[in-house]
Amino acid sequence: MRPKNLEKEEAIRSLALKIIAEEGLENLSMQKLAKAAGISPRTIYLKYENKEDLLIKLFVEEVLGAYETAVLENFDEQMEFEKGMKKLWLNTFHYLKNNRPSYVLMQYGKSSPLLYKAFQEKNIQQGDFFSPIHRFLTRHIKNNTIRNFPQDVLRALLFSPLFDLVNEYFDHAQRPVQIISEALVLSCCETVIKGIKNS
Amino acid sequence: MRPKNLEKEEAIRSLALKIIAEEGLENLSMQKLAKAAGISPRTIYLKYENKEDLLIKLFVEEVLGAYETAVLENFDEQMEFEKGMKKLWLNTFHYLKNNRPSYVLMQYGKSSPLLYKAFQEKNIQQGDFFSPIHRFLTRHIKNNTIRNFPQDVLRALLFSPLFDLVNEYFDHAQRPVQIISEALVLSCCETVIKGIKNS
DNA sequence: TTTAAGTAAATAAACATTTACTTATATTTG
DNA sequence: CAAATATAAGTAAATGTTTATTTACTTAAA
Repeated sequence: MRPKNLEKEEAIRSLALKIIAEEGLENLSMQKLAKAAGISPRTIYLKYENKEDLLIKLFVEEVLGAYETAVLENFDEQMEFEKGMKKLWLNTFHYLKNNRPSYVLMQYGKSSPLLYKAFQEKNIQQGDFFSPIHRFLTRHIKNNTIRNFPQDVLRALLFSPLFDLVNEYFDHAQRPVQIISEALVLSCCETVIKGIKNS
Repeated sequence: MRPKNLEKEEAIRSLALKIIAEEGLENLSMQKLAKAAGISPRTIYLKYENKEDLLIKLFVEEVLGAYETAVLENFDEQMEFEKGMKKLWLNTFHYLKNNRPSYVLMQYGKSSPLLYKAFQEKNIQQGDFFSPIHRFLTRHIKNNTIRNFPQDVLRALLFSPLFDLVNEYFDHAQRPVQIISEALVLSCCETVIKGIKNS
């Protein structure tokens, strides 16, 4: 039996993300992807049932999965609040700034009904997506370290500015001066922490 | 000369937004849109040069324009910081929660290269998009009311949580209980204000 | 009567997916 | 141990559909 060429599978994934990042989700076609990867369209269908299946697997496994791993690296839910937050912020910042295609597809996940649905289903199936963060926040609410808000609200308050900063980072990457530095990110993180902390 | 039917133009705009919100930008086609509006595809081309032109005008004029108007209603850049922020937050919240299709297309504006480019070009052409907010923030930095960050960074810190809250609002609209109330939004706004204020 | 607004149907290109075939190699067989 | 075989991996080209856009015509009212 002829063995499968793993490089081709990798090419499919990475080029699909590249096309989406450069030309948009609405401009990704199976034939364009096959051509970019130097393979026959049929080869994509050996691994993926159809286009929808490809997009969802790309989003859930390649993007969300890798993102979760990167964000939680060296994070411990028992950490002190400020230390934990800074770890999460820096992990997210470093991962996303080095993986723009993943960032772009994550952004599409907030717009595209197909991807949005896939994200919610993953959450329901596997319990909470970022459960260590969930427990970290729950503990600090109980400890009275931070204000008491529902989890989803807390995430909006604590992490959404970071995503906008990553976006600014990419914007400035095409300009003469990059203003979004690690120091600035940490400074913003401190601002967010100051807002949510009790006392 | 036969007069143009304004209802048809309105139908094109509102149905395009509706299709995008329900099925995604990637599933909007000119023929589908024409069918939904009960008109010939040609009629769309009387008003718009091509699909790209339609999407950009929809985004810039219909969505961003109306959004800017709604957000700045009864806002005065001379307002005290807390009062101004709360006004901006409530205006945004009320407008978006009643205009989900606009919210969805705005989200697409953060992913789709086509729309993203259109947004940046509008900003460059017309100077700053939300200039009263720009001046409001600049003044409060000078007054030492708030921490000194670049404008784009400041916007990430001050307004991005609100967009996530609107998203949560729509999520909860399909569930038994709506947890995102005006009171909660104001409470989140206060949290953000507390973080950014000096002292 | 003029003319832009509008239509139905056509066009050509691009699309997702399939058909019919070829290739490479792990395993079996002589 | 080498030739034969089986078989999934892979290809090129075709399928039928949908796409954006246009052509050729009709309609309404100033």
